[in-house]
Amino acid sequence: TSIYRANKEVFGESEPADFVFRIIRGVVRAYKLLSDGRRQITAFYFPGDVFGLEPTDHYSVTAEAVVTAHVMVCKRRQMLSVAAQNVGAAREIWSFTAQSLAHAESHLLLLGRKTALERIESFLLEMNERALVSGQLNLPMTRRDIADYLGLTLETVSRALAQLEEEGELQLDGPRKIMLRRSGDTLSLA
Amino acid sequence: TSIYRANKEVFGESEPADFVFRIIRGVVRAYKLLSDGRRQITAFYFPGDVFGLEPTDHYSVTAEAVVTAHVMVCKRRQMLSVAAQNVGAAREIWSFTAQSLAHAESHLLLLGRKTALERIESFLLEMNERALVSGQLNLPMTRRDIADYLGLTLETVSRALAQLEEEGELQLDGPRKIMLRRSGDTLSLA
DNA sequence: CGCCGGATTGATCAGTTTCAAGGCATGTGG
DNA sequence: CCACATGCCTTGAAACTGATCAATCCGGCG
Repeated sequence: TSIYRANKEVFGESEPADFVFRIIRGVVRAYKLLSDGRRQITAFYFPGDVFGLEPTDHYSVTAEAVVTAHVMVCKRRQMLSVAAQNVGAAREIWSFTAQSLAHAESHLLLLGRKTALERIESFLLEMNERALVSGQLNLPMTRRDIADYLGLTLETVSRALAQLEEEGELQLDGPRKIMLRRSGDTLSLA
Repeated sequence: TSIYRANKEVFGESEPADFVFRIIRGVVRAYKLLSDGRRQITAFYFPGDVFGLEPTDHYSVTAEAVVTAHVMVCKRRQMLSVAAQNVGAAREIWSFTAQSLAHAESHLLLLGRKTALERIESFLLEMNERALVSGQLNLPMTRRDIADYLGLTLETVSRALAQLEEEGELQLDGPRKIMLRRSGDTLSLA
């Protein structure tokens, strides 16, 4: 296990995929870039999550710590040899990739078809499952990270949160702490 | 192997995932819906492509034929039992899922960060690899399908194609046949 | 204290959507 | 054989959502 401070790169897109990672503590983001710097975050990883798992020889995204992250590191070759002998392990590896795929597919729907407000609502519900600390949503990432995850600008994110607060859907306690009011009611998933 | 006529459903989202499919001829689309009917197509499948491969018990998307499609069908349980005994097969199954994931990640970047014109360009390059018939791009899907794949409206798709034609990037020969002029030049990937 | 990154808020701008009309091909029934 | 309906596509004009540009605020820290 190794430690990455905030904004330190864990691995870069198209680097040789020699290791697989599992989060112990902290949060990691994975993203892709366009040549002019536009960024799309494909996922945030929380404690327990596995990332960097590739059947090909190169990573398909860049991974960076959002906040100080403790990460379990495993040699890819070692993991593959275990999988070659253990059917259950092989199946588990496949499942991790399939979970990532399922998440990506839902996110395609969000990016392709939801409005700014709907994106924020979906995001809050997702984070509510993962970053809940003593009944309060504790966001580890900046507005820019949220924006790059949701395909918006940081201003739009800020405004949407302000609007939801005004409507009484949530309460902001500083920019990083949020209390949701009626999770799953008006904040509809679909 | 079985045959599906245009617009016939192969399987529905959240149905039990009892079968795995491989395209022999024709084209299939996979998509997700919002409750109000907004649709996001996650992928088009062409001859040789595998779809409906899930480690969970239910499909995560709906699949429909775009045009008459000949499809090889395989019982999921049978495939799993082969994979349980054959390491190579298990690895191949994992690879299919990982390929879908890689495609989805690229598409997240497209939906989250590219302009309408860039989306169309990326789409044409993608189709140029897959639907090329005698040096000419042969689109099997409607403008609405393209729009729902790219997170746009069909009008925007139509206008973007018209603009690219005006700029001499391509030549339309009816709405479904396209000749690209300088693939990979101005039509930049990144 | 003053700086700096992050966040909020306001005003304007622009790309895309929406609404609407018309064209073109195909197919069907009189 | 032609009239007409239908589905798909194109094109135009107006409306709107979210982006851009800009100013200010806030909290932590050197």
